Amino acid sequence: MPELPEVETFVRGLQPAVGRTIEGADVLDPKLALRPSGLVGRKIDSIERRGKHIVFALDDGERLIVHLRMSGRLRLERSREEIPYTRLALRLAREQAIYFVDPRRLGTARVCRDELDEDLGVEPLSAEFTRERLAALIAGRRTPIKPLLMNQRRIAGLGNIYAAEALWRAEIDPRRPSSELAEAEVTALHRSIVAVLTEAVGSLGTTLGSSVSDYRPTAAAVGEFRNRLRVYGRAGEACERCGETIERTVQQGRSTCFCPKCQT
DNA sequence: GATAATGTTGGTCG
DNA sequence: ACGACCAACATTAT
Repeated sequence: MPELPEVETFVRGLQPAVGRTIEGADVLDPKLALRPSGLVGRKIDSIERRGKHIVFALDDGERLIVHLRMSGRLRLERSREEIPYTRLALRLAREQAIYFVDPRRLGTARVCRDELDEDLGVEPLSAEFTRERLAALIAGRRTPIKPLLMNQRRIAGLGNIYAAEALWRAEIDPRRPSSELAEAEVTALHRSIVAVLTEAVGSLGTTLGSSVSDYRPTAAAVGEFRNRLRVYGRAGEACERCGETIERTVQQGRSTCFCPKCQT
């Protein structure tokens, strides 16, 4: 469910919990293999995003690292008796709690001391993500460009939605072998990635549905980027740039939507 | 019932 | 080492 903009939105929503102490921890899903004793009594020193990971730095030097995978949500809310599909609740004072809600239960949460997310690639919204950096990641690789963009060891945070949207903006066919992109295309792709992620963060991410398993930045609001999707989920509709019908194909087991006329 | 879903990992086979 | 392809994980929605 969440890619970089959605995770970033969750992290921003959690900031009021920084500096506060975890007074109780309910590990409701044994699959998480978390011990409440490692969490209770700890003060939260910071909550940050790295790629699609959410990192809570605790005051004893440990870190709680959460990954939401497909259907996870992580929000600071008023304590309630029951939120469906809650796998973990971190209770704070003032009747607030951080809820990890995850219907499909594919998400992960672990406590560890090391800072290694070391397999993660460059942050696409950092100053390090330059056009040249992208060119270096692409150089010499014949793998299709869209799966390359989704590889977290190269760029950390792009997923199926925003990879497809960036390629539409850059007018590049997602099936193109990466190393065949021209200089100007790499430049356009770099700009498109930064633009689409920046806009999506500003829109609080993308909410696709209204069921319990759908992303919402807060209990009340929805992510508004859905209105700006140009290809994702639009197979069969007209391309807003050229009018051609958007097509859907499958790459590495994931659906890819693209315009066969203006993405070349 | 079949299919697909915002993600990742681990395996196989070339 | 690289890349392509699958299965698996688990559950909901259409």
